[in-house]
Amino acid sequence: MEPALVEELLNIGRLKKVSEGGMVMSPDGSMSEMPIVLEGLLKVTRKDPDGKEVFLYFLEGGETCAMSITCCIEGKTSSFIVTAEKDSILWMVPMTYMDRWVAKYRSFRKFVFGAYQTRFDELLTTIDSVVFHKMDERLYKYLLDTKQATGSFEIHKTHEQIAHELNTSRVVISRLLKQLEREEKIEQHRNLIEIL
Amino acid sequence: MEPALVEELLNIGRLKKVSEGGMVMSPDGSMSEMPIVLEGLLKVTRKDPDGKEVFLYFLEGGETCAMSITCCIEGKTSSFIVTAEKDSILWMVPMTYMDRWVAKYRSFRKFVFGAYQTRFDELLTTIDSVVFHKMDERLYKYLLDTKQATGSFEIHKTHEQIAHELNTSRVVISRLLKQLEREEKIEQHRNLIEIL
DNA sequence: GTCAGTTCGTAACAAATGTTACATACCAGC
DNA sequence: GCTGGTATGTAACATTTGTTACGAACTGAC
Repeated sequence: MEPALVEELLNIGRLKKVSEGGMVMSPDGSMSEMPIVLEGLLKVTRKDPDGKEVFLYFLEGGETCAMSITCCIEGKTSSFIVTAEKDSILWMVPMTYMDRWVAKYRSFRKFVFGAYQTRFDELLTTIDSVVFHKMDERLYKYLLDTKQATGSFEIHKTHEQIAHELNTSRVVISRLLKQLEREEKIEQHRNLIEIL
Repeated sequence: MEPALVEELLNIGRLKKVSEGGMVMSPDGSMSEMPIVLEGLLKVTRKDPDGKEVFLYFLEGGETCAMSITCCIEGKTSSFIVTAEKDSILWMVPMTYMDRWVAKYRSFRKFVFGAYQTRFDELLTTIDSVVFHKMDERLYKYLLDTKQATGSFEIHKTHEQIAHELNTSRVVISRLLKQLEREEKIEQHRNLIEIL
């Protein structure tokens, strides 16, 4: 990035810490800042009017939430939720500078368009997963994604939580996890799934 | 739009006509131009390695394909297809000017970010449709979307074609269309569905 | 230790969707 | 008219997913 851009970013943004489980962006509250992930892990989820949810993707260090950009620009409140999957440190940049910086800095354009590209791809992958694959494959992909994002082979979640993120029921997840265990792709313990 | 931008657009772009059913963007061929729809209707579809498809959304007059932008910038070939749903007239703009114009023209930034916003919303709506709703509702939404985009109450498609766009089988669509007919939401004729 | 709350396993059943098979209707060309 | 190809209707069945119900195993507070 251009040194001038870095300086502006540092001068104008502010640090924000979110602890695990904390809300970064709620469905109704319109954001006026764009979050850049410095450390930790955020989770982006789609929410339905009657409380149902689907996991969309993770935001890792160095990434930003493309949706919050468009969301802020338009002033609309799209129905999705960003929460902290791990304790995270964010750099919050007021949206009012967006247009200015996009015009001024080539590297900022690259950053923003890159974010869009990545998010588009993730959404398309999500659609693939939901439309073309059955629940067992969707579940396994979810486990692998989580492993990838957290960098750990251990996933500390209950069947109920996973069911919620995939918009299905606990019983279904238990059934399929048992199957994955029989196929020796995972091992199960209480509140913990281990990827093999 | 700024007059200077309009002039550049007119000088640098070229006209392209596509007739109904024609391919605008194929999954492998990497695009070097960004298509702006002047007249007609384009259809954007996601394609799976083994030939399965899902309808994503339509592009109407004045709109552009956000995905082709990011796709070109990165030089990647995302797997989606753009075809002409009706005879269409496009204005093709070389991607090499993108960065320059985004930096230079405020209204171009608005245009591009607006395109992203709209497409993001459409993809999210698609995800909602697929994850939260059953096939009957998905089908009805598809019919209404098509009516909206074409501006006509008559949809000239076979059950087979619709099944393909929703990634299901002809028999399922026939079943559900019959149901919609009983509910007096549509009327059916050969190769033609009429929305009531 | 007991107890309440949570998590997980499993069975039995219901509903939605996918598959196969075949009959019927329609249309275009001859 | 007849004929072959296409589009639709419908039944019977398989598979996948969702639901309800209940028991067993674990956990933490007391």
